[in-house]
Amino acid sequence: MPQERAPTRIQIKNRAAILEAALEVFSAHGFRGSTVDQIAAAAGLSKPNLLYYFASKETIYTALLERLLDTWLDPLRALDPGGEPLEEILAYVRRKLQMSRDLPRESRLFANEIVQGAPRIHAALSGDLKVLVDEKAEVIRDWIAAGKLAPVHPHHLIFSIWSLTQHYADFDVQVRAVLGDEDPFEAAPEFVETVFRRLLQA
Amino acid sequence: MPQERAPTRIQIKNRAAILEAALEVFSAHGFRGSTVDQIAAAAGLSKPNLLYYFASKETIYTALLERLLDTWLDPLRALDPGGEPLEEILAYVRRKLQMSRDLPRESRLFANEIVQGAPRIHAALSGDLKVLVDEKAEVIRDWIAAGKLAPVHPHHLIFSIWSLTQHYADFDVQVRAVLGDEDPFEAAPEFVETVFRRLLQA
DNA sequence: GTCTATAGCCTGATAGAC
DNA sequence: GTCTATCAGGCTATAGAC
Repeated sequence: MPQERAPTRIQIKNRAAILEAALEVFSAHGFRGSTVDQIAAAAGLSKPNLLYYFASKETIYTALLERLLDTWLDPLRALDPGGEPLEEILAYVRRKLQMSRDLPRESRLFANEIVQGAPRIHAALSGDLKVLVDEKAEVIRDWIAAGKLAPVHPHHLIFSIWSLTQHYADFDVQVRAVLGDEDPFEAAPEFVETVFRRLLQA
Repeated sequence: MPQERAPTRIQIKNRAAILEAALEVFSAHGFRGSTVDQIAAAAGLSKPNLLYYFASKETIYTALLERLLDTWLDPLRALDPGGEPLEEILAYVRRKLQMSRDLPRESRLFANEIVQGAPRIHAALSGDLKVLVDEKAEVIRDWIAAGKLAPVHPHHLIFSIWSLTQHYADFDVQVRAVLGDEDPFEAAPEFVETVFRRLLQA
């Protein structure tokens, strides 16, 4: 195990390379479908050398999930109770869609995990995630009560934002297979904005 | 291999039990994450006996996918060009949401497959599926041109119906973790109907 | 048709030289 | 810190008795 105190430049570089490789492999094949060999090859290391940095396949996976969860929830955290309601929601939608376009592997990593029952991240869902969502749902409820947004179920509104935007990352192959040559992200921004504008306009 | 000509009662029963067990296991763990032992146990058969009915793990999986794909697309096929536009779309949405509630394993089976790049079903996506979606998108386009629906991108409208409804099956654990005690399907029907009503009302 | 036993491969992890 | 070699366990699939 590398010393905790003073990570050398090469340690920092290798750990980063391993996590990047792990994201690439785990997001494409899920935990069980990925092999340590694949990750080592993608990181440009031998298998034992990779296991010098992370004790096990499981350790890499959970380190990756933890590291990315914060990034993943930042757009929702940024929802400002003091902002203009409809614009705040639409800005959130735009950030989420942008993440589906720019960070599709991260989206698919969580999708894989959750579709299979979230065995390694369930605590975070009913813990931090629930707290954050409940808090923002309350904000939305207040906006509706103040007549700033059309009435909708706040929690389901948030689910709908997740599903609509992440669909473009998680089901990317299907979307592209159906659209043919057309780039999904050509029409998607205007479409999703229209959905939520028409849904919420007071 | 069982004879193709005259499947006995016991053969029919065992093949059905195997496919039911395979749906249970594959939908929960994906192809790679499932073992033949698990499926055999769930079907109440020994592993070699299971492999007497299906030549390999792969064979079971593809048989299952083929068998379910038709069922899965039926709601879209039922979209009637001669019906009342908004009601046709809303009926489709309702059927899809009902399938997420009643057949969540089927939804997760496809979700697992597609998130991982659809390695075993890609041909069907850019083949039959694309043809069907293109055809129905044309119907929607006509409805919009006739002023019966508010203008939206037809393909993305279909994607949004898929994502919103299937989210409740595919991300079930997350939805329930966030909602706590509240049953997702209590508010979901009215919510999704509201989304598409406000989006499409001319 | 169904079983027990096992072949043979793949994979996660470790030993030990350098 | 990094490698080659290898072990131990789990997995798909088959052999062969009943």
